[in-house]
Amino acid sequence: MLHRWDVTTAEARDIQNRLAPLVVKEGAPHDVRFVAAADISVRRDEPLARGAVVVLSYPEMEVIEQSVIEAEPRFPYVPGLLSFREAPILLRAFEQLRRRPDLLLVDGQGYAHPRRFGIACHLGLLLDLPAVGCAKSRLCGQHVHPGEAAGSRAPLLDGDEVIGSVLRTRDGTAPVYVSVGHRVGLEEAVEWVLRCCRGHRLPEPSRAAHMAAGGRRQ
DNA sequence: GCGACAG
DNA sequence: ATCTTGTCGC
Repeated sequence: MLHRWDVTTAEARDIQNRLAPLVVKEGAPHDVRFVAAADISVRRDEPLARGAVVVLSYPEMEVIEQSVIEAEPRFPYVPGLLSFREAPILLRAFEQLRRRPDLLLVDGQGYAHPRRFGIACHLGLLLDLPAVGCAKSRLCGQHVHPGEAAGSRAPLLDGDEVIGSVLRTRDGTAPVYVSVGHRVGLEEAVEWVLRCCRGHRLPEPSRAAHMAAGGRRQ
């Protein structure tokens, strides 16, 4: 392990600043046969959260394997520090996985983060897997509205820097926020999200992980 | 000081 | 994230 998880919010930010330079912001996963997604659900009045990692075949997009685990969150939800709440649980779910995926989709930001180290970067780096961040809403950055047609996109900007892509994955629905996680370039990340969306707003692996974690429909 | 703020 | 009913549209 590169660092501890029982840290203060100040220590968590230090860790993010230290690890951010290690993220590989380019690359194209090749010979992709298995795409995984990870998600967590915490229900009100329940002490345990449920984390799930689901592996789907590509391009069939059929569930091949899933790992579900229950654990008590040890860190509060703090914007910008999501991985310190969710990653320890998701990493345990990954340990139970038989098959190592070729690509990981994460429900949250990657590079599109105040310190350029969202949960997709964190998981991708610790697991040394190609990873993509695909969030349902914005954490930071500015953008114009992407075109209305599926496939339309607008750059997510922090000043002059492009930190992600605001991507319309389906006509008539809100766009998703795609950013680099690890070892996958932004354009490739957008392409993989589109390839995994089968008529829904979110990629199939993300939907499967959300369901496996016990989350409600979108 | 004020507003914003992944899940 | 979660809580919650009905409702609109393919």
